[in-house]
Amino acid sequence: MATYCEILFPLPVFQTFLYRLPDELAARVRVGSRVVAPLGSRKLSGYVLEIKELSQEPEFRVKEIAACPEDQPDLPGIILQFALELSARSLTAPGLFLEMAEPPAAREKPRVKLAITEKGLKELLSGRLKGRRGQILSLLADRQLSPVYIKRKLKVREINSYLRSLSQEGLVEVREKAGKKKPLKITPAPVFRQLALPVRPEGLPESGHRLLQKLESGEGGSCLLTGSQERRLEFLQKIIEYAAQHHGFTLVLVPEIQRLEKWQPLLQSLSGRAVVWHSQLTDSLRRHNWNQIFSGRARIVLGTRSALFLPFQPLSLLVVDEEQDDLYYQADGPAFEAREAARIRAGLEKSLLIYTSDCPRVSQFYHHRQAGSLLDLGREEVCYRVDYYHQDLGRLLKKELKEEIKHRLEKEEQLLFLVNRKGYAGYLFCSACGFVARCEQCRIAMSLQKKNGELTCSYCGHTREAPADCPVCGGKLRPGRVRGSQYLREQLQEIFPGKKVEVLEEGAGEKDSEKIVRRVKSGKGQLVIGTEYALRRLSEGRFSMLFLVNPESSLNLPDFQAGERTLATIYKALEMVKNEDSSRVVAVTAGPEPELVIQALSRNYQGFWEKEIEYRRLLNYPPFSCLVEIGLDSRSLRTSGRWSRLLLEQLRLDFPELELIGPRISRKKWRREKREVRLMVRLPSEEKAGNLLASLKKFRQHRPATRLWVRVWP
DNA sequence: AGCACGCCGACT
DNA sequence: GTCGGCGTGCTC
Repeated sequence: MATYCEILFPLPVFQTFLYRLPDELAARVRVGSRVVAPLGSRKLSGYVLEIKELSQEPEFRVKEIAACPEDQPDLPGIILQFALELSARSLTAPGLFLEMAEPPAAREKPRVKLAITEKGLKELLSGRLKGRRGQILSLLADRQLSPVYIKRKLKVREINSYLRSLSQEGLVEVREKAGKKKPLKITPAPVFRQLALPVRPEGLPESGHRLLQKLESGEGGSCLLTGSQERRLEFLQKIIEYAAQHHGFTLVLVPEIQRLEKWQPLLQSLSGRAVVWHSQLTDSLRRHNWNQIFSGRARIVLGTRSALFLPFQPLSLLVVDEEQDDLYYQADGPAFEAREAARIRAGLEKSLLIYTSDCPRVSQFYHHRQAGSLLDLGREEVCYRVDYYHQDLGRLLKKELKEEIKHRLEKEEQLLFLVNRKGYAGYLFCSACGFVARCEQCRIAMSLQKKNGELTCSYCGHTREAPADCPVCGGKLRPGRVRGSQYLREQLQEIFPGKKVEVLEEGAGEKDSEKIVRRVKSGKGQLVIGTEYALRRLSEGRFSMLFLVNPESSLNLPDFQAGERTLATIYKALEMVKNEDSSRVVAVTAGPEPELVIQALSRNYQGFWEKEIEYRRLLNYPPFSCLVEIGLDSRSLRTSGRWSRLLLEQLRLDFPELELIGPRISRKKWRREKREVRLMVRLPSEEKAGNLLASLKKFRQHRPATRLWVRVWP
């Protein structure tokens, strides 16, 4: 009989590794402990998943755990379970999730610098070294460099093998610049005691009291909170302050760092007891906040999706704010859906889970309505006026609205023009036969760039030269009436000379964008053109006039979520408007405005939802079916193509009723790797998605080199 | 992931 | 010959 441990390493592999636990470590090592163990030729730290006795040695050679550094508390069992469950749902290796749960100190890697030795210098001067090894040495001739710099400079994939051989021969020296590694203060887990009878907050509606009862019962459960932003914030603040009195931890998730701004009042009113957590924290603040949380001094954490992995316990309240925001899906790095992860973590700890949004996803609304867990706080009437125009944008600005805009500019007011096209015109068409230039892949109209006469697909990013004549009838091609940011800028500059027109859109570079944002904040930028990207960067309630330029055009995207996405964009744009009588919203559409645009502008979510749910029922989209997107990528397109065919074969065998939709085109333009194949699959229900995941896991067993990911739309 | 190993084309 | 690039498979 000997004691063994199953270890999970932070690697993109799905297996655990078995090690013998030496007697001298037996007293210290527990499930969740961080241990160091030999793996191949390396020594890696991993986490203990299981400790067990085995009466006989396994068939493979088992190594021994090397050490158990006492530099961090054990990961709680719930975090281990969380990582495993999330891995099963996302097909991301569980160890990568555990890595996200590590305390700051474990993640700060020592900085390594390389220096040339005397011997290396001699060797370099002798001129005997050629190729990569010579290049590396001559780079190091006059200064010390980091391995990453050399790797980028020389564009090699695997730098370590060269460095190892060079350092073995004594030609270079590896100097570890040990950071000032202050060990983390490890404090015992906080105890939550009820000191006095909890005081219920005042002015809470009946539904709020029911939520508090749920919180007190400790049985968990979830709900969807809708209504205006102000009302939701006020409501949540009361619930959170109440929870902080005597319950465990509260975690409030926001979709992006920028969105923490509106929670500042809560942070201030709970000063010291609430901290923020996201990827942009400085090392020292990260350490400070971690210590605050783990000593129990701070019990409220406001953060982005990475905060879900903080290993504090018990989590009694979990809020997912702005649940409609797609940034909750993490596509790069370990891929996972944070809204689903929130459900998993809340389920494991029986915490109360509150999703909140002004314009929730259609499926989410449906599920909570069915479950009776919908909580609508309503909204105040808005003061501003909304008008619709159907004429040409240029004409509109030059004639009808010129005087009004001029007047507003004189009063130093700020105006925002929201466009959803970056180029000059939204499309190129033939006035004779009605032909429209479309993207071959996505089948949607491509927008025209005036500068270089190129057509760009705003959906997949594909670019090609614009044809001069109509390929169907040979007639002249003309720019269409859906206008882009280039066109608008030209017009505004012409009509209001001497006024600077700011354009805030993706792809301008972070420095320039930052400058524009600052100018707008200072009140200097008065005429602002922006795409959806601008809505994430600008702060709310600044503008006295908002132009929605062709908000209807995104409805044509080949995407079942086009409706709810368009609605969410308009809702967000409306938050930019100053809520005053003199404010005005202008919607400019190419034809008569679609019903959805009217519903969005009057914030008639109910009306939108009823229409949309009918449409989804008819076309059998979620929530009436479950869509699963499967991505496959590897280093070459040929291999991912071959594997995708193999995968499809297996899926057809396992699921005869399976319906293939697509292939779907990648919407993410920043997703550089083109060697990815995507499949979209329809299943009758979410339960079936579980079986599909099992089948995908089976597939991955014999193809571990491919990156496989899934995204489920219930 | 990182590392070893083996295959293959290019170049002293 | 042998150097370096790249694909493949393994790590208890």
